[in-house]
Amino acid sequence: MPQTNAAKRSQSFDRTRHDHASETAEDYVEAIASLIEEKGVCRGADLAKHFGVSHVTVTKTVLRLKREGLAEAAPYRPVRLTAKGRRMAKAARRRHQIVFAFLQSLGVSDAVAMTDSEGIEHHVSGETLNAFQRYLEANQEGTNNVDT
Amino acid sequence: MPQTNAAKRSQSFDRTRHDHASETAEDYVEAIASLIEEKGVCRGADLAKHFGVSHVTVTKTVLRLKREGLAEAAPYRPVRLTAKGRRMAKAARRRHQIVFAFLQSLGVSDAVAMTDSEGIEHHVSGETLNAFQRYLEANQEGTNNVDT
DNA sequence: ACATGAGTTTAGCCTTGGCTAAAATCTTGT
DNA sequence: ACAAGATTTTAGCCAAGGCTAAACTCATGT
Repeated sequence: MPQTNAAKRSQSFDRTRHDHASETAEDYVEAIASLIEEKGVCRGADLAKHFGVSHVTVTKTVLRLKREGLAEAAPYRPVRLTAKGRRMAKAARRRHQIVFAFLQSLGVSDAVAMTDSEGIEHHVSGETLNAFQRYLEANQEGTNNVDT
Repeated sequence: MPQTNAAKRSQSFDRTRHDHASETAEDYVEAIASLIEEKGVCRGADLAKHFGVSHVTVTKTVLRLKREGLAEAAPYRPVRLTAKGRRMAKAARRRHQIVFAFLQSLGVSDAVAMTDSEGIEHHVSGETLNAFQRYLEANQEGTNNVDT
C-alpha cells in the first residue's frame, strides 16, 4: 500500500500548520515549566490567565500536549510535563533568554525586547542563535549603551 | 445593546488567530508584488509554487485578501494588488530586507538569513527594527566580518 | 471552430485554536 | 457531611489554512 490517507494528510500538514502548532506547544511547555517553578503546580486557570485565553482553550491545547507526549495530567488535576516536555521547555527558555538578552544589548527597551523575543524565538535557527550569542559575548562589557 | 455576537467574537479573535492571519496576508502581498515585478503578472499557480501549497489553498487565501481589500482579481484572471495591498507589500518588503541584511551582517549565512528573516520579519516591532538599522549603519564598513 | 490541456473554482473534509454555555468534579467552610 | 463556590471538562460553534476530487473556464493548435 502506498500511503494511508492519514499519512498523506500529515505530510501536507508539514507546512505552516505544523510550524504554528509546534510554536504553540513550545509556548505552553515554557509557560507550564515557569508556573510550576513559581507556584509549585500549574493549573489550567493559570495558563488561561498567562495567555489571556479562555480555560476551555487551555483544556484543548493541553489535551494536544498530552497526545504528543509533552504533558500529563489526570482529569481535574494540575498539569505536569513529561521528560520530553521538560526538555522542550528548557530549550525554549534558553532560546528565549538569548533572544531577549540580545535585543536588550542592541538597545531595545525591556518591554519591547520582552514582546519581540517571544515572537522571534520560534524563528531563529541554531546558526542565528549562535550569531546572537557571539554578539552578546563580544559586547558584554558591563551594561553597554550607546552613551555609556 | 451591549455587544453583538460578531463583535464579541472578533474581540476574542484579536489573539494569535488575528496575528497569524495578518502574517499570512503580508506574506501573500509581498509574494504577489514580487511576482508581478518579475513576471508581469501573478497567477494563482505561481503563488502555489512559491509557497509550496496547493492552488486550492491559494484560491481561498486570495479570496480572503480580496475580502480584506488587499487584492483584486476577476475570476480566472491574474491577481493584482489594491493600493492598500501595495502599501502593505512595500512595508513588508522593507522590514524583510532590513532583517535579512541585519542577519547577514551578524555573520549568518545567506541561506539561513533568508529563511530566518522570513520568520522573524513579522515579529519585529518598529523599535527593534530601528535597532537593527542602527546596527547596520554602524557596521557598514564594507563586508564586515569578525576576522577582517 | 473546437477539442484538449492548463489553470481556477467549488464542494467537502481535516486540525488548530478561539469562544460560550452547560455539565461534571473537586474543595472548603460550617 | 455536605452545600456552595471554584475549577475543569464536554458539547458545539466559528475562522484560517491545509488537502483531494470534481467541475468549470480559458487559451491554443490544428
